[in-house]
Amino acid sequence: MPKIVTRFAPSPTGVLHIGSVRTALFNFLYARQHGGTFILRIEDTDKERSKKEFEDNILDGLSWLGLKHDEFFRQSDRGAVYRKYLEKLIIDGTAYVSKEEPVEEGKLAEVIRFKNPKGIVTFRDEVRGDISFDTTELGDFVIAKDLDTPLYHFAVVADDFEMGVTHIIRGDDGISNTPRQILIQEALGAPRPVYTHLPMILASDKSKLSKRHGALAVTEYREEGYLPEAILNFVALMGWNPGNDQEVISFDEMLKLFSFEKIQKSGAVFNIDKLKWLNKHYLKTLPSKGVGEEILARFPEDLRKQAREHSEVFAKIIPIIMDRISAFGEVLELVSGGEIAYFFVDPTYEREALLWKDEKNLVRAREHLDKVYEMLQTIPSEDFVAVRIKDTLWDYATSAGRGNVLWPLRYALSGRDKSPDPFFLADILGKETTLRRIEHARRVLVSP
RNA sequence: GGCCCUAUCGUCUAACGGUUAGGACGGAAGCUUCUCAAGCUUUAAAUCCGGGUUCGAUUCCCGGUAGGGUCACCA
Repeated sequence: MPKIVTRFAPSPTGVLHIGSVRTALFNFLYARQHGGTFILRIEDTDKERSKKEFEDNILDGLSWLGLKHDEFFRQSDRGAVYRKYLEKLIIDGTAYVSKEEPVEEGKLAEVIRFKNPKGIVTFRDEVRGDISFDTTELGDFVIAKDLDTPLYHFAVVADDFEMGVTHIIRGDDGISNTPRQILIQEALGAPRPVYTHLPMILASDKSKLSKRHGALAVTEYREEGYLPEAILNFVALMGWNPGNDQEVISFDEMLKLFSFEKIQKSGAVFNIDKLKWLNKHYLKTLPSKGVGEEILARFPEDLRKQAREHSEVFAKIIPIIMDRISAFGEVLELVSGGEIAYFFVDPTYEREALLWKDEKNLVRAREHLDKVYEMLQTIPSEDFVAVRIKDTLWDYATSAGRGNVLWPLRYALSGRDKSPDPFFLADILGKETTLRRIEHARRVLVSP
């Protein structure tokens, strides 16, 4: 049995996006699964459009995701190979130097064309079955500008042959390209690899995913605080399924379960909500110590300083932050909305905000706060924890009306319509701060 | 336009001739200490249309329709 060789062959004319990630993943998975080789090949034969920064972005993204290649090639380094095969085709008579009438600016007077045998080409695609094309209409297509500047189709075929690629897994926009590549292959005497064309990943309007339509570089997802596990899990589920209802799939499980048979035929719309959901899931599996630094890194400067000063408070609020975000990038939004600042700085608010729903009675609200204050005072500082606080206040709150008691208390502590529950807040704030804030709210209620 | 590919809830998908058409995201409702988040429970929601084949079609065949891909001296 020949060794399995797959390749991911991006052109460095754009960043590594979600669609390419999935292609890379499937190539990687298939190679690993069969003890084969996964090749990364940079297809930069177009010198005009290829950019080093894009190549760097692709390499960066792939390594972040853990899709490590076994071999690396860059087409611009392989001129000799293409020249060798080009010369062979010309000698064989399956390609020829063609004199051209340059009708357009920039067109050459001489190019190398493939001598098209013009017949029906049928190939098997692992997801779609047999596909046939009449190659007549392709004509004698150009395969190189000259011996030293091969074009895409030729370079691909020459490389796949040289590198012993056994399986070509790529996007289904490659389907129409396959017949002409097979023609070149046959002229070269190269074996035909197994073709697997993946359905496209689409934008929400079902158009091809593009920068316009929210296609981000994976490196941007990294910046937004998404986890590699989530990205990989997510892209794997677009156009593939494990054969059961499982949605959360670890890398190891993917390695076990991946197969061409379970690849979908039709395009898949990119669904950011599902990505967020998956990411949130993986976020929860993170060990808590590393998480704190990630969060801190997303804090604005002043808040970061406060958090460092009150490190024990910060440690306690990590879980409430984690419950409220689906990616670390949302931390900034959360805290700049004021969600966190009140843990460190006493809040300010309007008097009316302290009143629960249709409660109009300032005096009664103040009485509730007085009572709460009184009861909390009886708890020793060292026992000032959520369960104890709740036990202390619960019966009173229940008899007086929970909303009437708990809302003003919670508001006094947070200064916000939305926040974690008051027992938890009091616990984190500590006895001293809690009492001070209640006292402050009391004064707000009675002041003119 | 030619050629090629595709078609199940809004979205990702399961059901490889016989299911009350299943799951997930999102939505709605409810529960869980007042609000929020998280969690849990419940719920609405789909086989593109028309012909065949068959005792029986989401599934097989044909035709429409719709969407996508591709037709470079780009990749």
